[in-house]
Amino acid sequence: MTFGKGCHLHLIDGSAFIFRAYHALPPLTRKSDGLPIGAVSGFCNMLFRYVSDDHGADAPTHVAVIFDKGSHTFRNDMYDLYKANRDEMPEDLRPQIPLTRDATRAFNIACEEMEGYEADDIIATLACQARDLGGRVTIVSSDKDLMQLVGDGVEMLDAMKNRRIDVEGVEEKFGVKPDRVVDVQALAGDSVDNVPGAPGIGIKTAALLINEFGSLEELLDRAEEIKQPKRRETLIEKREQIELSKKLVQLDCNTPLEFTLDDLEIKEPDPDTLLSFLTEMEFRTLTKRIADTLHVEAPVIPDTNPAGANPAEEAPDWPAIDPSAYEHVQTMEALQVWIDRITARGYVAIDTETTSLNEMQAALVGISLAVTPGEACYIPLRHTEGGSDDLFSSESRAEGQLDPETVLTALKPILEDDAILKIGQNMKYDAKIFAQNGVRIAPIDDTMLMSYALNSGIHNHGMDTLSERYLSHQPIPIKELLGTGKSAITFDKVAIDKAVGYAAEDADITLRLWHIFKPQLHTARVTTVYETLERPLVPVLAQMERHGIQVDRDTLSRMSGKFAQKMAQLEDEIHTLAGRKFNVGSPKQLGEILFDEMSLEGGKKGKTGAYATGADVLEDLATEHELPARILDWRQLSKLKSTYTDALQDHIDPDTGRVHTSYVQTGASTGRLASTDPNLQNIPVRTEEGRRIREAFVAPEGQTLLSLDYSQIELRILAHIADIKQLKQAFADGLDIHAMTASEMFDVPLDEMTPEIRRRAKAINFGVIYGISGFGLARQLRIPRGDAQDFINRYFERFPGIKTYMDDTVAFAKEHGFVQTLFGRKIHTPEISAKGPRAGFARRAAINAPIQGTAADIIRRAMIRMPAAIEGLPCKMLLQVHDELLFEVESGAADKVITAARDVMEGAAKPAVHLDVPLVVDAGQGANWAEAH
DNA sequence: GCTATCACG
DNA sequence: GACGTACGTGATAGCC
Repeated sequence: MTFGKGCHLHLIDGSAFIFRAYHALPPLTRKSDGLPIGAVSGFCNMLFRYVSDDHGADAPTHVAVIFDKGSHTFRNDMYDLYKANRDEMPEDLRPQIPLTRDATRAFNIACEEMEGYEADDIIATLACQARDLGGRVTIVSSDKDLMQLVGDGVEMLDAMKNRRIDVEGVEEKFGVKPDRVVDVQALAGDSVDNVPGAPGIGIKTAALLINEFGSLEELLDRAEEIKQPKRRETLIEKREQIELSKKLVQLDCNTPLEFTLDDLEIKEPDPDTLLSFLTEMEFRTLTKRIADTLHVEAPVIPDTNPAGANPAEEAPDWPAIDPSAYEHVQTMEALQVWIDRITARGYVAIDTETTSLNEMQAALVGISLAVTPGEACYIPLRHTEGGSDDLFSSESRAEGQLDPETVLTALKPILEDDAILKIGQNMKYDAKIFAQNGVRIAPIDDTMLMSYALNSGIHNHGMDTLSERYLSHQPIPIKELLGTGKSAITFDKVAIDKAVGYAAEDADITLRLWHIFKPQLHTARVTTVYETLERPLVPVLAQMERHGIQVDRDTLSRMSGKFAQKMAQLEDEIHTLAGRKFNVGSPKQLGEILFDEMSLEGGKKGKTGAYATGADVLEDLATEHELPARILDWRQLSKLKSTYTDALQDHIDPDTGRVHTSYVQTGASTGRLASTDPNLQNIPVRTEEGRRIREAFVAPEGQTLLSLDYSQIELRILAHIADIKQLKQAFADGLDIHAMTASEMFDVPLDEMTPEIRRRAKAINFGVIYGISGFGLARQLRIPRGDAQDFINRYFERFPGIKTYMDDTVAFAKEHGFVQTLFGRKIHTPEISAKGPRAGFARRAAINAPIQGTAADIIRRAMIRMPAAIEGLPCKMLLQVHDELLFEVESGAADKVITAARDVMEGAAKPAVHLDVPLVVDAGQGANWAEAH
């Protein structure tokens, strides 16, 4: 087939694949001889995924992987500093480079490189040729240097985000059409490639200039016309450097290639060649997977090092995951066989299927079990059939099911047996379902929590993520069974034969993950974190969620009514002020009114091209005009109504009359909990109007709500970790910490302290916890940036331990790839050595994580100990809000509970950690949350 | 499904 | 006048 119209060439940027694979994976080595092969393994996985992906209308007819060769190219002859600031290639990556070529050839994909040219030039040449012949081109890369090629049938594909980049995408990035991208790059330069560009000009400014003058050449010729003196001088003086920069970024479409497009036609891989390469690399999982895909038998890879288990090694030698191999249990005899196997084994992976994600509403539909990888079963209990779409047709119980009560009675002894470990993924869910069926499941292990203890900050911990990452297997998507949107069905309507494969697969996957994670907990030294901070929290949270909190619907409904009235009034005022009607809730329309129609100052467009109309912007405008102030009022009411007084009513459970939130234990990388459906950790409190929403959270008749919260816990932890003498003393003396800071910084005696000075010190105290910057503090305090920087400098002078802590923490993160809390929780910081603005984010997150995380660990310890501490008292723990615990108690016992709970909370760090500062807990009580807080 | 906005600690 | 910037979350509305 000759390349031409109708053909579609895919060009894969090989180096990008390699580096992504290298950084995404732990340093795997080949078992037999220790050869580093992590990057090759990742590369093969990515390549395999890419070729087996259904690209739909963008499917390739021709494909090639393009690599860089050598480090000296014709660009170095023009400019010897080109790419001079690149880091050396990591030691363990270098030997893997030739193997990635072998891998590409093993997949029977064309693999091209050329001495003296960069991969980008080969890509450019091929793209030009293909385009000139009327074909389409997809460049698989997100490298901005390649964006100049886009257009005329050439597009890019960011394989990571699975996003295609077309002409518009390029314009978004560079502010100009692709054919002017090199002009912009020539001006802006590139610190990564060490392209000098024009000093002081970045992409934004460059795009502005190029769009004004049409081209770089025109701009340089007419540089005298530029108004800004500095910019004008730069362009005149640095002309040569800019022209050189353009040559450096301009890709060469005339690379002398020794092959033609026709050589790149897609070919099927030869199973023998491919499998022998994979076998040689000892990729057990991938070999099996690819053998399956090619419908040939997988070669056996000898286990050459059975004793010295390599924890980072790939999945062990298990049978492939095969949903059709699982057992459908439909007799008591068959169930008994499973019960016997479980009892003999001492552990079982378990998963429940239900009618709803909301555990309070969910009915148990079936149970799956696994004891050995590859062997799992599903016990359907409440599947229905018939029914269809007709409202009146009757649904009946499906065939092939055991009686739910009988099965639960048979399984209960196992589920509650202290000697049998129950393994699940997100066991809190299953524990709640079983609790509803009168079963108290224990003891447990939870693969989601293991993953969280091991890898917080690296990836999320859902089953799909874990399965793909650690088993290279994509589980059956639930939507294949249930459908999506309005037509989605519940699990009880799924045909049993389909349900078996899906449900048992989950148990199988969970069991495999458990086998992988269990030894890793020890080698990563997070067993204690998992066993003392994660696992024991599961039953505590399950209890709190099941109990819920009473919310008064009438109170909310009355508030909604009032808010609606006020909003209508405000809307009229706003329309009058604006001179026309518009949707007040649309930031886009509002921006146009404020900045285009009314021509107010300070309109700034964001990356989407819309004006920013956030509260900070509107507050600044409010001094000039009344409209922004009314908008702010309206927004506040709208938020309160839609998110709280309206939505909360929908969350009141019809059976219990209470609101049952769900805590996500693995939601926040720092160890904090997250609360969803509804989020009860962001109920308003800062404004008077908002705070009244808390009046709807009430105690039942004869009971009282108690709120206990840690006072300044993060600052106390900072004082301890950074070892700040003055702060520790102030906490020991029970002083006003912000006033103390202010006094120390601004040399004002405590008795002469003004609220303004104290306010500034408070902002700095919080800023420090967040990894302060002059810019951030300036914005917070609305003071000039220089002044803010002066404050910070003075703070560091007075409390030198803070600076040391920050520097040490960042250095630790750079060395180890994670930071730690006082209790050993690891928070990984994969971006810490990134380039550009991301580095700043990662740096601040690394500084904040040990502080926020230690506070999170402390309140978790308190929560875990709380049930025993309040046992026998007529009281329930209801909610956690990061540094606050909310209880419901029979009114007479309130003081007793406060004493008991406060003891637990104030002593929660001990005995594992002895803090140099006291932990202090404030308590309040009342008929509702507003009063208690 | 993404973005802007805003609620909390 | 290079860039973008305080940390961690979740829910809602508008808009494509």
